[in-house]
Amino acid sequence: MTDERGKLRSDCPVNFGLESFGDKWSLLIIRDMVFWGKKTYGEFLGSDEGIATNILAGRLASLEKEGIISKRPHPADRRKEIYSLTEKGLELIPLLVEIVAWSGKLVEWQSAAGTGTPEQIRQVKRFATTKNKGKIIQEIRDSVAAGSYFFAPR
Amino acid sequence: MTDERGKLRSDCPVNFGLESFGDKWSLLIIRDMVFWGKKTYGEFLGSDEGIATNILAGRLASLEKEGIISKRPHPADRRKEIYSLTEKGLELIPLLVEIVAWSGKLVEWQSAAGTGTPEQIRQVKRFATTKNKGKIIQEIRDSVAAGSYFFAPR
DNA sequence: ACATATCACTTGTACATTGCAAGTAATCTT
DNA sequence: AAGATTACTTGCAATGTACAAGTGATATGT
Repeated sequence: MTDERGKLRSDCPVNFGLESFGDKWSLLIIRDMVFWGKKTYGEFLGSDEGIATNILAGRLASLEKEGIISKRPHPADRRKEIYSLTEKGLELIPLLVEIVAWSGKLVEWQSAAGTGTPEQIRQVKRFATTKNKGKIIQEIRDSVAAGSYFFAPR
Repeated sequence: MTDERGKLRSDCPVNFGLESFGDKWSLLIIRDMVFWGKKTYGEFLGSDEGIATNILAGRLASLEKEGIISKRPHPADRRKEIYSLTEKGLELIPLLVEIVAWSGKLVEWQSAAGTGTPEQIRQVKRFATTKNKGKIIQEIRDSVAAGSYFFAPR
């Protein structure tokens, strides 16, 4: 999966993207970094979807190999690594916004979305209805650069 | 995979989207419908990536169950089914455009993209550099509505 | 009309990936 | 120094994917 460079199934740009991040977990890890400001292995493990430890380690390694994320040692705790998005990874933000917007338009999602905070639900609806996604994307980029949680009350 | 409604891993809209179309093949089938005007099982089978017959049948069934595509009998040949995108499926076009744009920006893709026609490569670069994706999305929608091939020389 | 080809699948079986439980080495805390 | 925490790895069972070969319905060619 998300295999070694050099043996692509095809050179279609859609396929190229899917081979980079189109598995069950990669975009959820990126989501955690983008919207929740998560940065360490332990934080990723805590997500609602419950990723297994070996799968998480594998995905982090492959995202790093593809240049979507990078890691560096934690300055204060040498057991930890700090993962962050490269520019290539930050450029996936528009994609995440489109996925959120797509889901946000559907009644199927709306009826399942009981547990979000009001601010989260408000933002999802905003993503789904805005004319100008550029503004949203910039806000998210700023929030990531600040290392903070996107849904923080302003 | 792309499992039965009701047992979502979480109610996050990113996860919701990924559970609907986030497997290895669904978006490639949708790509074939959107950019290449493909409509039948046999046409999907012919794609460069080489999907297996049982996997294709399974994905078509699950996309249909999720309301992303629908099928109707071919009017002239009763062996065939005609698959088409529902409105919910058409709303995935912006997502495809973002994937193409992401890949199109990368030198890794550019160096692998030998086999495309000049028109295809021109469009990928356009997706990657445009300020106004809305215009592109509308053009694609029109091309799908016309049942035609998006990269046709104008 | 009959034989052959085509189409949209299904079935069987090998192979690969995923997921769970448990373990490990390094570092931190007390 | 002892125990806790962190980021992983390992082994194995369950699940999913891929290939090859079929099947039944419809179409085509003679």
